[in-house]
Amino acid sequence: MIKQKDIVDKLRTSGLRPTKQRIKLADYLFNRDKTFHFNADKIDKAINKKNSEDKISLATIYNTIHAFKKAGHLKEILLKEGKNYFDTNTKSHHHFYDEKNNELIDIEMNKIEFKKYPTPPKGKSIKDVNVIFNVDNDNQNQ
Amino acid sequence: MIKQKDIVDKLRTSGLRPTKQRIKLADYLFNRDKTFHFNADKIDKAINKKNSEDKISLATIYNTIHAFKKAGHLKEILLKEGKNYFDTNTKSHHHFYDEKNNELIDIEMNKIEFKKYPTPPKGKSIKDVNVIFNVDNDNQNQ
DNA sequence: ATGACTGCAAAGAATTTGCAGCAGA
DNA sequence: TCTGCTGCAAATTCTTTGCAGTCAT
Repeated sequence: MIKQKDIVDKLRTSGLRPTKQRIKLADYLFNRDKTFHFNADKIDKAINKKNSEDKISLATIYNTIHAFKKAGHLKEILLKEGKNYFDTNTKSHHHFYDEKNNELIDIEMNKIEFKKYPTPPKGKSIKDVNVIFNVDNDNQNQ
Repeated sequence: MIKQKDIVDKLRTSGLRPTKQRIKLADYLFNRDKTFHFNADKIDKAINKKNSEDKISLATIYNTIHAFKKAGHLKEILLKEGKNYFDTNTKSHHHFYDEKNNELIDIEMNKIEFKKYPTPPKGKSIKDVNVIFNVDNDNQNQ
């Protein structure tokens, strides 16, 4: 259990004013044992459920999530919902992704081999594997 | 070079009527040597550039892409644009993703090891790796 | 006090849907 | 002819933005 003071410190250290809204969100997001996956809507529903006071506007939720992400407290995940992107190569394969140039390059299946596979959650089995190597130009500073 | 007839056959086999629009799109998408990555907007711009006749409406482009995907001629790719999804775990790690239940489960970094790494495109270097194992319930028929 | 933050509502971007008219079988 | 398909426009969904009022420092 993280103390209120720690949350305030975390915000301050990140150059973020510890406002009521940010504290509440930080507490909700980071004060847990396990990793938490979410999107803006999930937070909105959780924080702004009917009989809760101190509701936080959606715009602020978005602002805050982005601020937290910029500060390195959150990571964005690759999922396929939303903006659709398609591939005419329907064989199982992987990709290099260059975010800066928005470039996607195929990797043939046999170019990658796993030495160690994770065990899937019980009751489930692996259907497909998708590997994305994020790449960057060599001369990129950072 | 695929012949017109083959395209028509491909559509017919998939239970899709070979309409003028679908033939044009199929020709554009599949009549190439290399894999092609795209989204609806890219197709719209390419097919409907100003002096082209037989323009195809965006709605039809979407319909057709989805029809092709359902028929197994296209694959959807995981990218991070669009609907944002975040993770409070900022350490590098991977995921199991259960599309049916929209469930995301973390995989610790050390549960996965590569035996063979691909060589990045020249001038670029690998910055980050993201592995997503798509999982499904065991008793799923299909 | 002053600059940053919040929240509303409006704008935007991407995708989907309803439906009348058209076209492939 | 008879469904399925197309294309328009309207509707939806998700996210961002502008700006006036509020709050942290």
